[in-house]
Amino acid sequence: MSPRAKCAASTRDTMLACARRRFLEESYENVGLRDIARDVGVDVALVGRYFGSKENLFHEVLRGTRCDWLDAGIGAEELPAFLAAMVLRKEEAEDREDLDRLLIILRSASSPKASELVRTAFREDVIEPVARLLPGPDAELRVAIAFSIVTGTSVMRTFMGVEPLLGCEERALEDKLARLLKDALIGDPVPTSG
Amino acid sequence: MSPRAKCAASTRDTMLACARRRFLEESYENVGLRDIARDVGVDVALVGRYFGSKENLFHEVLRGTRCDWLDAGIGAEELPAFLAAMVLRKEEAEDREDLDRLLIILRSASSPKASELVRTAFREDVIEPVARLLPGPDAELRVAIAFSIVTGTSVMRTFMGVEPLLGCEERALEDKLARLLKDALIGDPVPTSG
DNA sequence: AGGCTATGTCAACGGCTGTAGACATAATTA
DNA sequence: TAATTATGTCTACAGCCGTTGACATAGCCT
Repeated sequence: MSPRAKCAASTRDTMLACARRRFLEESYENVGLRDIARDVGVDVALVGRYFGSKENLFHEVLRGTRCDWLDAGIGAEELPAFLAAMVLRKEEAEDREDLDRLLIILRSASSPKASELVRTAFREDVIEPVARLLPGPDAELRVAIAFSIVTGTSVMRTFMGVEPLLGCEERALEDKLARLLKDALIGDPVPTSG
Repeated sequence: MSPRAKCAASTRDTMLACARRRFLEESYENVGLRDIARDVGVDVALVGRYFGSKENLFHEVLRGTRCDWLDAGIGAEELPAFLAAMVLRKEEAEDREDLDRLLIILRSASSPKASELVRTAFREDVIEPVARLLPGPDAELRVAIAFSIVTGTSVMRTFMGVEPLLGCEERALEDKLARLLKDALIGDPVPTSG
């Protein structure tokens, strides 16, 4: 409790924060432990010692902040607009954490060492909690389709920098996304238009 | 013209094919030149010699097969159903090439060395040709939104292995995707529901 | 003060990567 | 047959990576 000149828990938290920022901008392989250590101002060996392995550090980053879909008290009705706003979040948005975790997951989706972790994180932290907000037996399928839209738009904007999605009128894009998400989440699962 | 016992152009093509298959399943960094060389049954130095650098090999893989959106004679009306079918392609589909190129692009979207290449490839090979099939001034924006759906669904299915998207009734998913894509491509850009 | 523990640094290892140059062999050509 | 070119192999080099063990220093406790 009495704070040492340098508190281990504090630097460990700093490591987690810096690692989080790195994993948000680069994929698992492209983030080096030396990069994180340099951000913290510390030797590489220390991060290795505190977290055992890079894989475990990534695991703790993923599990660090829990999702608060349910804490926010979102209902099925508000979900489309909420997700659309999350995708187009301005900086300093209060739901930054949720999109950040999704982006971290997506960044390392193709990393063999991390693929197992990101898959379960996505399922347990995103699909299942959100599906619990929806009625119906195929809630998970509809949520998966909705998050395909969220994921795709985020990838296009953040990773690929597709210009028409970045430079367009944000309000129009947000409305369009909300409409698509509403159709994905609430619309009939099978059109049967014939 | 007279074929040597071992034709250089032939092995070069084999290298391209093997590289293509590798880049389809792993990201840029996770594909080693030695992996490709082993697939071909050849030494690493040879692929280095034929293609100069790994980055150039990746470039040639991306530019290898041109997209044939226009050759297929797809019209704006058929585009939603066509894209939905492409996402859910069965093996041996004839439009395998187009989805493959998209998946290669997405695999390496977060690879610093390849990000520049994949961005321009996505813009020039996907967004722009498809946008040319659509009327209206904001065609590129609508195409970008539509390909957010295509991209997201492909990432969910191929990279993340999200189960409800893989094990569900394919016909229902295809119809739902087609409906979403139609709304994204042809629906009003701005709802203005008030 | 003296011992002890927490906190962190330093040096190095083995492994893998892309790349480059020297070398070997087979096929063509003069 | 002799020379030359095409095709491919072998060796090796820096560089980065995650990981490990030995060492240093500062703070706490008795």
